Amino acid sequence: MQETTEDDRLVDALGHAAFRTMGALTDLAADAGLSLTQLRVLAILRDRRLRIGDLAEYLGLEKSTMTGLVARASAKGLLAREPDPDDARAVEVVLTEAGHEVARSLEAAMRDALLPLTVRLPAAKRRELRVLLERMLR
Amino acid sequence: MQETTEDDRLVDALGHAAFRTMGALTDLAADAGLSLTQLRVLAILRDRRLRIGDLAEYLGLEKSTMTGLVARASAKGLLAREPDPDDARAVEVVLTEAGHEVARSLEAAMRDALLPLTVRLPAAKRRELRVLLERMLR
DNA sequence: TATTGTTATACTCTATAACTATA
DNA sequence: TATAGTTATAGAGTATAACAATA
Repeated sequence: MQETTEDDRLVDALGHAAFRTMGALTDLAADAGLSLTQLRVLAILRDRRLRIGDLAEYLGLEKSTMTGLVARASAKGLLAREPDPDDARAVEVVLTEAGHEVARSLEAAMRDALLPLTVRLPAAKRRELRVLLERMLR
Repeated sequence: MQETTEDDRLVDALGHAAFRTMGALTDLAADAGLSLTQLRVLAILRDRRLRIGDLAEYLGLEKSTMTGLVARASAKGLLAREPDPDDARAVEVVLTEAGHEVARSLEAAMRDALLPLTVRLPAAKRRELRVLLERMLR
């Protein structure tokens, strides 16, 4: 019989926080008619243009998966495929103006969805949490 | 033009931590031939038996989705469907012995996968993080 | 030859709607 | 009538393998 260690509790808390956060993000994306992955794609492309392969690597997905994701988001008018002038094999993906608008509203929706998860923490504790998470992620 | 507020940074950190955590959990589940949802099902059933509908509600899924998830996990021998003696319409889902074994090894794998995410924090800070997360989740 | 991306295929996850059996 | 669960159907996300075009 094992006792519950500090590490177990940390892992448990990390997992639960992640599921709760992802749940909120999934709902918010669904409200916009998007999947969590499409949400990530829009967020990533807000400040850069990436090739299909780089996008796939960034998300930890196969290139063939990326082809489909980009096709569906393109069909919705959220992003566009542009030829890479330096490499005729490559395709660069960029947000359209509509994509930027959706990304902006999604950012606001994320705030509205995630901030309530922290209501049990007073402002000072929220700040401590933010500092710890940033340090962990750095 | 907006400035980045404390709230924005907190939301950003929460989101990034969640994606990184879920990424690790997804990989770990995939190594065991399972999806993230199947991982959750096993974790939930470790200490209880639930009806299809209750499982679905717990996970935020439709009952029809649950039917398929349970069918596939049953086919793998990880869980079993049992008739509810008090209600002939209902089905209770329980882990098999094999399911318990997989759940145990998954718990260990979660520790091994998530703890490294916190390496940038010294022990005292990890503890602070755990306390803050538990309070947030309570 | 190696790389970039697509296509074909198959499976899982998910929801909606219609249905069966039981309460 | 209402509830528990299943089935049928459809679409998205995902991977693997084979492929075409370009480097």
